[in-house]
Amino acid sequence: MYLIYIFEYMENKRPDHKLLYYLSKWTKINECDEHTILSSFDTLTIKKKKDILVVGEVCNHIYFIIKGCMRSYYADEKGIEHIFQIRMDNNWISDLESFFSKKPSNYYIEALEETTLLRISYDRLEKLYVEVPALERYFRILFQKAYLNSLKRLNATMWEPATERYADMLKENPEMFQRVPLVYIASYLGITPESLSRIRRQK
Amino acid sequence: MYLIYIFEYMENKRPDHKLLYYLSKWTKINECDEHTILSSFDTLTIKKKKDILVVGEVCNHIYFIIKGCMRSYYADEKGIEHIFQIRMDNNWISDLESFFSKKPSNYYIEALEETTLLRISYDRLEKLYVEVPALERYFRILFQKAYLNSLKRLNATMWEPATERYADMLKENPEMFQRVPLVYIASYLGITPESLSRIRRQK
DNA sequence: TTCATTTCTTAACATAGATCAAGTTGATTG
DNA sequence: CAATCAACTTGATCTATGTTAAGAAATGAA
Repeated sequence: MYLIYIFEYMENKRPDHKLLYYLSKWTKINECDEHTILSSFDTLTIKKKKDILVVGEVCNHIYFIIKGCMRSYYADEKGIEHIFQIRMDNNWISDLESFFSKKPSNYYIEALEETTLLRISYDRLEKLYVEVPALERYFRILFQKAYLNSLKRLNATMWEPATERYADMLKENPEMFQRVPLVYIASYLGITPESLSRIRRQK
Repeated sequence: MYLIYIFEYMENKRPDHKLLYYLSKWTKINECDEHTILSSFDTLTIKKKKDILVVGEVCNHIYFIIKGCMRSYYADEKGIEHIFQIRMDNNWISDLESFFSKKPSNYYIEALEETTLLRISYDRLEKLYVEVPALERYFRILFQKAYLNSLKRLNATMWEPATERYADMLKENPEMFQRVPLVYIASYLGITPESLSRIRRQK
C-alpha cells in the first residue's frame, strides 16, 4: 500500500500524495481517511519573492511544501531582517503562533524559489483532528520533533562558535547552500553575512 | 466539575489532581478517563541535589513536577555545565530525545529543591494515547507550545543582548530568581555567571 | 560558633563576532 | 550591451561577552 506512495513520489505523478507518504511514516491511516485528508488541502503555486504571509495578517493556514523553498522572517526596529526558518521540499511552514492564537503575525513568509504548496486552514484542521484522530498523533510527533530540533539549535547558538554551527549545517543540509543565498543562511545561523564570509574563507 | 480540581489544588489536599486540572485546560476528559490516567502515574519525592537521570541512562519516564524545582543539564568536554531547562511547579521535565528514541541520554536531571513528581513510563504513555485519545491532543498542544517557546528563546539568544534577555526573564519568571541560584540562571540565559553579575550591577 | 563550601562579585585582559565602509563579482533588465 | 541591482568579500575598528584570578558574602555542617 505505502509502496504506491513511494512509487508515485518518485515518479512525481501525484505530488499531493507526498503528504500521505510522510504521514504514513509515523501513523497508520486507512484509505477512507486518506481521501478525507487530501480533500481538506488546497494546492497553490507561488512565484519567487512573493509572500504567502505579511506582518499584520493573521496566519490562517499551515503549509506543506511539495517542491520549492520558503523562508519566514521578521524585521527589527532598524529594519534588519532576521530569519526564523528556511524550509525546502516536504517540510511544513507557517507562523504557528499566529495560526493557533489567531492574532496578527509579526512575520513574513516568502518564496525563495517558485514553490508548490499544500495548505490547510485552522478550522479545517481542527475538524480533521476530530474526524481522523491519527492526524492528531502525526502532529503530536511532528511538534515533538520540531521542539527537539529547536532545542538543539538553541543549544548550538548558545554554546558553539559560529564556525562549528556553519560546519554542522554544511554537513546536515548541503543542498541548502546550493539553493539559498548566503545572506539568508547567515541570518539563520545567527551571524552577519560578513562573518559567514570570513568563516568560509578560512576553510 | 473542574472547580473541584481548582479547590483541591488550592487546598493542596490531593496533589496528584493538579495534573488533571492542567489537562482539563486544553482538552476534555471524562471521569472514567481520569482514573485511567491517574492510575498510570507514580508519585515520587526526591531530595535536593539528587538526580532522576544521569548521562548514559535511557530516560524511561516523563515527569510532571507537582512541587519543587528541577534542572536538566549536560557537561561539555571541559566539564562546564550547560543548563537546558529549569522547571518548577506544574511543569513537565524529561529528556525527550532519549525518552522517544530509547537511546542513552546525554543529560542529567537534578533536583534543585526537594521535589515531588508524577512520572509515567514510555510504554504506559503509548498505551494511554490509545486508551485516551484526548491525551494525545493534550500532548500535541503541549509540544506545540513548547516548540514556540523554544523558538522564542532561540530568537532572543540570537538577536537580543543579554541585558534584555535578563530583563525579560526577571519580568516573566520573577519567582525563579527567589528559588534558583544565579549560576544556573546565567547558564539558562546563555551567559557566564560573571556576565550576569555585571548586568545585575548596572541596573 | 566556627569552619568549609557554595554562591556571588569585581577587576584586568582576551577574543569572537558586529559594525561600518568600500569594493568585486555576477545576475537581471531595459 | 550597458546599466543597475543583488550577492558576496575584504579590511579597519569597536564592543559585548568570555576568561582568568581573586576575594567577599552567604549558607550549611560539625
